[in-house]
Amino acid sequence: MPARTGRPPKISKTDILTAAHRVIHEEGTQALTMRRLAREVGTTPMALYHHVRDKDELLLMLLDDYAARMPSPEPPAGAGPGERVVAAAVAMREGLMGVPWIVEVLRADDLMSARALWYPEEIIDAAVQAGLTPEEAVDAYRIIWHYTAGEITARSAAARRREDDRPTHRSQVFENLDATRLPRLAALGPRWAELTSRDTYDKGVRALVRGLLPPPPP
Amino acid sequence: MPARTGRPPKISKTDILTAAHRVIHEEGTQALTMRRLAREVGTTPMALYHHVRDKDELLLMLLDDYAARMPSPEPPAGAGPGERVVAAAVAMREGLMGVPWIVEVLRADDLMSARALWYPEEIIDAAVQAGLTPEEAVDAYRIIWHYTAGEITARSAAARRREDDRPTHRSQVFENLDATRLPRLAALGPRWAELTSRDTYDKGVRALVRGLLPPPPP
DNA sequence: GCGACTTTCTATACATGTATAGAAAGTAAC
DNA sequence: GTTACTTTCTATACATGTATAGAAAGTCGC
Repeated sequence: MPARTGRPPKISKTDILTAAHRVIHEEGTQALTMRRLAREVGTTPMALYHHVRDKDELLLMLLDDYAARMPSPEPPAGAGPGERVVAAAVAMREGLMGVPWIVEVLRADDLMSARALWYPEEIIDAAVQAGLTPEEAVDAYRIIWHYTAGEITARSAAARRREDDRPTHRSQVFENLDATRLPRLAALGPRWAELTSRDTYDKGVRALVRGLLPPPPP
Repeated sequence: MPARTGRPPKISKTDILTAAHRVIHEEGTQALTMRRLAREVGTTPMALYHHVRDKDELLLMLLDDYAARMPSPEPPAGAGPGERVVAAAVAMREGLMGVPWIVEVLRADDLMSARALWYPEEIIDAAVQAGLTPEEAVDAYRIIWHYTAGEITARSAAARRREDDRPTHRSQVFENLDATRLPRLAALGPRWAELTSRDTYDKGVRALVRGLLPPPPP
């Protein structure tokens, strides 16, 4: 490995990531701006862009670090493939929910970070074990992933909406329901808010597993 | 209705929405900035903020207009409840995919616009018809919605990634796969890109319907 | 040591969403 | 009319991500 040419770097990708972690940990995710980060590592904002393509990629790398610490629990002993898929999906979602800025990243890529590949691996493996072809297993994983990403996004949007208590556009909609054209929704009416605040993630994954995997032998 | 007090408005919400539609139609979604919009209706940017809380709300209202034109196809004649759910979900997704800036809005709310309420109504009604309680039917709708939102987001992220052909972070990940810890993924290897470009939305909805609704009578 | 080349860093600039302060233009009370 | 009040609009300012141009600081061939 010969010495590199060019002006020697003052900062490294690692410096940036370390500082980013520190800022987020101490002051929360909204404090993480490129300018702030630059100050933190003692350089100018644009210097960061030689180590990182853009802020999205930075967040992706941060996610990677977080993912390395995400648990990869053993599947419950003696569980069938279906239960393994459910367990992996639930763990994956739980891990991601702990990352506060996850929503910005979910838009950026449809597969997770390198160090979280344990989850797809486990899901795909269990699906194959259940009798799917590898191709079908990949489909199954992607479907579960889309569901998971959508659920997390919606959940965090709902949380933000609760913070600033804007009259939620939605409540207005539900005031003026035309009971003739939309009888079901009108009947639900005021209960909608309560009903849609329930956590139905598990229910959804289980439904997907039931619908995607062949039924287990009796 | 007495005359209103205060300085009389120069512009109306309708003016704004009309101009916004025109800009998007003629120059695409990235041309729609608050400054541009202000120029278009002949006022200053900040004046818009008296008619619209922020850009997100503006997009939400735009979506509402689009949604009014989204088709609400008759369910296939003689179809069971399951088929009705699938048909509605597919139509909903198709309608939303036609809205180019849909991704910005999907983060903002977890129920769709007022004039697209036909879709949840149809899905919930079919689910009740299939034998679910109203509460379960709402759960089912929300689960389908999360899946749909996640799928659309991922799809549009993938499309953007193809435009600028950045080496996708993902491809790098798949180069350095540890075949011992991640045998399934390693085996898939180069086929991953091809496999994950397939459209599996239908498959997913059908699986959800199978998993959520009671089996139809034979 | 010197010029070419490469990599990293700095300075400056721009577009964007939006906060804030206050001016403008009307109605209502007297 | 004058004053108070309300609504809408204008001017200005700021933080943010990032583009662009070029300066700085090294290595390499000679």
